[in-house]
Amino acid sequence: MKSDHHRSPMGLTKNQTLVFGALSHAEGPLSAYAILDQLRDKGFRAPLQVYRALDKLISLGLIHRLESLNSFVACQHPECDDRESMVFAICEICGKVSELADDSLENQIKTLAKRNGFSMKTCAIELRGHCRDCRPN
Amino acid sequence: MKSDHHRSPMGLTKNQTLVFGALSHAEGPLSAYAILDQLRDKGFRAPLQVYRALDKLISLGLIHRLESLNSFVACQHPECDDRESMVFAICEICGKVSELADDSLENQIKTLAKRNGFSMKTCAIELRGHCRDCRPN
DNA sequence: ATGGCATGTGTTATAATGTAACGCAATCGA
DNA sequence: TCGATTGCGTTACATTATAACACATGCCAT
Ligand SMILES: [Zn+2]
Ligand SMILES: [Zn+2]
Ligand SMILES: [Zn+2]
Ligand SMILES: [Zn+2]
Repeated sequence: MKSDHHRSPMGLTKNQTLVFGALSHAEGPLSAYAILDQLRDKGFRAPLQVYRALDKLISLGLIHRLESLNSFVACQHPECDDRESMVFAICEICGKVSELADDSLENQIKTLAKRNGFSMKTCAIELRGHCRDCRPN
Repeated sequence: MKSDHHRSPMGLTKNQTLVFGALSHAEGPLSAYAILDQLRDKGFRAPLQVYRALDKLISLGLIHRLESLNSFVACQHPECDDRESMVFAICEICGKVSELADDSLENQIKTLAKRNGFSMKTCAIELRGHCRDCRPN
């Protein structure tokens, strides 16, 4: 019995585990091609190997895509698979990203959408500014 | 006196006027290359001619960039040059985009950021879902 | 006026990001 | 056991964005 398409502890396949590991240990967001380069010595050869793993990890809520950076981060919360609204604060100085959460904000946005006849499924919020460590003062 | 680098009514140059016109008359968002193709018979030859005009128009608040679509829309409000938070509702069926506005939402996000030690400069919010015309029912 | 600076332009080439399409293998459920 | 689903590996390609260089115009301070 060959163990379920080679799945490791969390139910991830080998490629998914490697990509998730790269993002989990990274200081900041990584582009797909940065991940590819990191994993070349693990046998990765083509962008699709990365993108397919990324798609799966996103659908599981284990990682998120930063639309304004074309890059990816590991989720910083225990459970994001049920959440509809993500909030990311991107520091324009050091590049670090923090994932914020606020349920009332999520509701307010959904209500704003509804008032405008729009039925919201998901929502991506990306802030730019300065993090605590990079304050001008 | 050669008229200020060939500027038209709004203070835009020829290229900026052409790009703004293409976005203003479009049904939905356009990619930079879609704009380039539309303007080939006006003398456009290279992506940089588009991207440079786009950069300027964005800095003037006349157009916005949709991060999750890698494309651009004309602003649907009279004045967006002072606004810090944009909200776009993107219909996943018909592709139409509406630009929403809510000052209290903007304040709430800024406050959420501040609570987390983040000093927010700008904010991009992009919703996915179904517009009024594309409701399943 | 003139020399420096900022802005806009045109061009070529290249970088960075993302997919299509094919074949194959393993698993799962009926 | 058969068909549907998911994952993998590969090649080639499509899309999005910039670097670098040369030139022109308008502005402004000396
Ligand atoms: Zn998360
Ligand atoms: Zn920082
Ligand atoms: Zn606007
Ligand atoms: Zn629609």
